[in-house]
Amino acid sequence: MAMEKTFNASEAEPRLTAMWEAQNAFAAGANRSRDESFTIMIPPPNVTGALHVGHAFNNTLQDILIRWHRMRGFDTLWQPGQDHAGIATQMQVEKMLAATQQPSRAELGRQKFLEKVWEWKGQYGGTIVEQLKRLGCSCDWNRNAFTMAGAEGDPRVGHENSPNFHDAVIKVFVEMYEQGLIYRGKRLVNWDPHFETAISDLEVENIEVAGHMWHFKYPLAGGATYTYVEKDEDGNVTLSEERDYISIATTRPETMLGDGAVAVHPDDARYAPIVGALCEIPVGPKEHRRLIPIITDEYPDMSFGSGAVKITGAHDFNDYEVAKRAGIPLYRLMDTKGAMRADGAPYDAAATVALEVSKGLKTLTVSEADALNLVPEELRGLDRFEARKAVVEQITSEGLAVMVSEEFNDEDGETQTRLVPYVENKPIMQPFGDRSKVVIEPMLTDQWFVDAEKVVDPALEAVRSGEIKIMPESGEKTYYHWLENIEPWCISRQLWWGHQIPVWYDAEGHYYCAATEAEAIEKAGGKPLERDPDVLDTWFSSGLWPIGTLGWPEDTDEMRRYFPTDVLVTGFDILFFWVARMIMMQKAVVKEIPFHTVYLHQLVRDEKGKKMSKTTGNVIDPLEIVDEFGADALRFTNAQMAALGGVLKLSKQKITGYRNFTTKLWNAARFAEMHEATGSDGAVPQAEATVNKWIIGETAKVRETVDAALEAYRFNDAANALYAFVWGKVCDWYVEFSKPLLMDADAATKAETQAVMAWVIDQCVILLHPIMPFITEELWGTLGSREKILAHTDWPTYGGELVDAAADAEMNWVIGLIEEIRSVRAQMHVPAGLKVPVVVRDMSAEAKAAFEGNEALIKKLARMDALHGVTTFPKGTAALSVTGAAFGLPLADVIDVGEEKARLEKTLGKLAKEIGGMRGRLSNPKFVASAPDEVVEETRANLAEREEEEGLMKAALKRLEEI
RNA sequence: GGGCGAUUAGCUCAGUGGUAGAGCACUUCGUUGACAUCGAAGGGGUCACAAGUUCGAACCUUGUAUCGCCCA
Repeated sequence: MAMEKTFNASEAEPRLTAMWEAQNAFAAGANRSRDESFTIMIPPPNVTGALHVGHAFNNTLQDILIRWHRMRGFDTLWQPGQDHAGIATQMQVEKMLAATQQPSRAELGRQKFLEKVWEWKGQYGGTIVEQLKRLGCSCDWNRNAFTMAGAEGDPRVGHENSPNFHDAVIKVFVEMYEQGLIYRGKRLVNWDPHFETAISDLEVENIEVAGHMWHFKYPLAGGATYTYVEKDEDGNVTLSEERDYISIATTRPETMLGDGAVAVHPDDARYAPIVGALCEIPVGPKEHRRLIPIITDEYPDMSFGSGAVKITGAHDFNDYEVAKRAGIPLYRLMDTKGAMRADGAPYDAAATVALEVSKGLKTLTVSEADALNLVPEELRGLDRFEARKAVVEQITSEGLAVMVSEEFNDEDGETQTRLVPYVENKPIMQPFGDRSKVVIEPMLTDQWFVDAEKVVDPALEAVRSGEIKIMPESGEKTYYHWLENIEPWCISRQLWWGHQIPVWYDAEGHYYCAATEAEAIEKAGGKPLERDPDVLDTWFSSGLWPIGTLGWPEDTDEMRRYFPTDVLVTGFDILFFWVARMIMMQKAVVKEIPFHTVYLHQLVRDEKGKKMSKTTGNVIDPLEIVDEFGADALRFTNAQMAALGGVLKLSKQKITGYRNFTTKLWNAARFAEMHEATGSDGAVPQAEATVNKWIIGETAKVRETVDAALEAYRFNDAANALYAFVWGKVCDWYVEFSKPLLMDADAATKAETQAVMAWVIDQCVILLHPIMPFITEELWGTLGSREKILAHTDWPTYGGELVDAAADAEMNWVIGLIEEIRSVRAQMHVPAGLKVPVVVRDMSAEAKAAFEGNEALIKKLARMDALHGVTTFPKGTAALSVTGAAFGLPLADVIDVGEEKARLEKTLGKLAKEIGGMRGRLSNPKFVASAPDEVVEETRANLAEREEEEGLMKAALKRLEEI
C-alpha cells in the first residue's frame, strides 16, 4: 500500500499510544539488557494542573533521556505522579463549591470538605496524566504515585502504587522531631490573610508598588526638649533647633499601635541627647497614650528618613530582630484575616500594662505580650488598610504630622505657600502571597519549623564535592548562596488539605509527637489528647518524592534498584522550593543523595520573551499545538530550544518549521518505500559505491554526535545535528544521488543502494525516536516487519570505524563541483531545464577518478551533458572554482561578459581575503613556532587549495578581458 | 543595595582560543519521476564598547554601557 504524502499525526498518535500501552512498553525495566539502572522522578505536577508549555518542555526532555536509555538497554524507570498541592487544590475545590452552589468549606467542616477534595481529585486528578500521554511521555503509568496517597480519606481509587507516601511523610516528621530537627515556636512568619495560613519565605513575592512614606512626630514624655542639630559633611551646623519630639518615617502607620520602641543608630549624634528617654506614640486615646523607650541599634540607617525607626517587633522582620536584641515586647495587632484585633481586654487596661513595661516596672513573656490587644476600641475589627487611613487622619488632625511647605496657586492665580503633611510618594517593596496575591502580613504565631541550619551542611557538601552536579553551573552558585544563608523553614499550614501534623496536645498544652494517636496517648500517659489541626507544607512531602514513590520506608526491590535516581529535570524557579529541600531531606533521612544530576531550565516564554499569561493573552496551549502540528513537532521544537541555561522562546513559526521537518522525513521514507529500499535488518550494509560508503560514514558521525550531545544534556545539539543530517545530508544529497543508482544502474549497485538506503532511513528513524516518538514508531512499523517495536529497538553503537576518509573526500569534491556548476548556471542565467556541456583541462588523476566514479550523479544533479577534455577553453567559458582540475562552462552564446567579470572579481575578492589571512599567519615565525603542528599543516593545505582556485579565477578573468 | 546572567545577520538564537554559523524572514529562478509543509541560487555581521593577555580573541582578563532574572 502506497504511503500517504504526509504523516497523519492526529490519527496515528492515539493509535500508537494505545499500542504502547497494550504492550506495557514503558514498564520499569522494559527492554532491559544490562544491569545499570536509569531513573527519573517526574517533577509531580499539581493534581489541579493542566498541561502548559512548561510541562510540555520539561517532560519532553525527560522523555528523550528515558527513551534513549531504554533503547540502550538500561533498566529504566520514569516514575510519574502528582502533587496534592495544598493551597492550590483547596482553593480550586472551594471555587468549585461556590460555583455549584454547594455549602462552603466552613459550612461543610473539615471532614466533609476533605471528602469533597478527595472526590474532586478522583474526578480531575488524572487529567494531566492523559495530557502527558498525548505528548508521548513514556512514564511507567502503572506506577502513578500521589503525594497524599494513603492519607486519611484516600479512597484509593485509581492505581497509586505508593500507599505508603503518607506513612513515609509522617515517619520522617516524627524522626526529624525526635532528632531535634523540627521544632515548634512562636516566631514571626509570613501570614497570608486570604488563606489565613502561614506560608514560607519562598511563597512570598516581593513586588514594587507605589506607596507612601509618612513622617510623624513622637513627642517626648513630659514635654521634655532637646537641641536637635544637623551638620553637613564638613561638620558645619546647618540646622539647630529646640525640639520636643523625635521624627519618625513609616510606610505602615497602622502598625504604630504595636510599637515597642524607637531605635536610632548608636553613632547618630542628633539623637544622642535623648537616648534612653521615653517618647509617646501619637495615636490612640489621649488619656492612655503609650510611652516607649528610645534605644540604640545598628539597624537604623542614619542617612535614611530621619534616621529614627519605630520598632514593631510583631509586624516587621527587621524590627523583630531589633526587638529580640533589645528585649522589646512584641505586640500583635491583627487577626488571621489581617483585620485589627477585637479580642482581649479593653484598650485602657492593655495600655496600662504596656506602659508599665516601657517604664521597666514589668516584664512580659512572649505569650503574655501576644495576649495584649493594644488596638484602641474605635479601630478594633477594622481592616488593616482602613486602620491605616484612620491613624493617619488622627495624627494629622492633632498636628503631629511633620509639615513641609508647598507652593500652590490661589484663586487669583498667585503663587502662595502653605504647610502640608510631609508624605513622600515612593515605590516600596511589598510582599504578596504567590497564590492569593494579597499583601502578606508578618505575623507572630505558633508554627512548626525545620531547623534548616542543622540539615543544610550535607546538602551543601553534596554539591560542593561534585557528588551532585547542577546544570547549568550557574545554578550551583545560586544554590550555595541560598543554602549558606538559610532561614528556618516554616512547615505548618493552617489548611485542611494536606498531611495533618502528627502531634497531639493535652489540656495543659503539652504536646506529643508520634506516628499514631494511640502512640501519642501512650506517651501522654493515657491523657485525652487533641491533634494539631495544621497540615504540612506541600513541599515537605514533595521533598520526599524520590524515596516515597519507591516504597520507602519499606525495604523494597524498587528502592534497591532505582535509588539514588539519576537525573532531575526541573525549572530554575523551584531550585529552592524543591531541589534543595529534596537534597536536604534525602540526606537527613536516608543519608544518600536523591540524584546525581540536576538539569535546570528557564521558564518557557512567548516568541518575544514575555511570560505567558492569561491577562496578556499570549498563552500557547500545548494541546492545541499537538492538535494542529502533532506532538513530534512540539517535542522537536522543545529539544531544539533546550540550550543549557538558554532563554526559552516558543513560537508557532518555529513549531511549523519542525512540523515541516517531520513531513520531510516522512517523504524520504516514502521515496525509499517506492523503490523497495526499506526494512533493513539492522546490520551495517557492505558498500562498494562511494556514495553509499559516504552516507554510511555520515550516519556513523551523526550517531556519535547525538550520543555525545545527549550525554552532555545538550538537547539542542542533538536535535540540530539530526535535523542537519536528515535534511541536509540524507534528503538533499543522498536521496538525490541514489536516484540514478536505483533507476539506471546495474542490478548489483541497485541492490546495494536499496540495502544502504533502507539502513540509512532506519537509522534516521531510530536516532530520532527519543525526540519524535510517534512518527518514527509509525515509520518503523510501516517500513518493515520487525521483531520489536521501535521504542524497544536497540540503539546503535557504530562509530568512526564506518567513516571512509577517501569516500568522504571524494563525495565532498563531487558536491563542491555540483554546487559550483549550479551556482555559475544560476548567475549566468542558464535556463534551469537546459542541459549544458562542461569543458575541462589539466585534470589530476584523483579528479578524473572522482568524476568518472560519480559521473551519472554529477550529470543529473548539475544538469550537464557531456564532459569535453580540452587544452584551451573556448571563448566565453565561465570558469569553475574547484580544485583538482580547471572546469569551465562554455557559454559563448549566453554569457554576459560584464556579469561574468563581476562574478569572478567577487570570488577573487573573497579568496584574496582568505589567502591574505593565511599568508599573514604563516609568514609570522611566532605562529609557526607556537601554534600546534596540525593547525599549521591545515593552514598550509588550505592556503595551497585557495591559491590554486585563485590561479584559475585569475586566468579566467584575463581571458575574459581579451574578449 | 547584593548575587547571577545576557549583548553575534532584519528576527530568534547556536558557537569554551585557529577560515563567523543555523532556522526563519528577504531577493531571483524552478510543474526534473519523495516532498510546494518543496527544490536551486543569492544578499545580509566592526560578534555592545574600551583596554589587556596571546603567534592568534566572538571565546580568556579588567573596566564601561544597556537589558534581563533572583534576593534584600
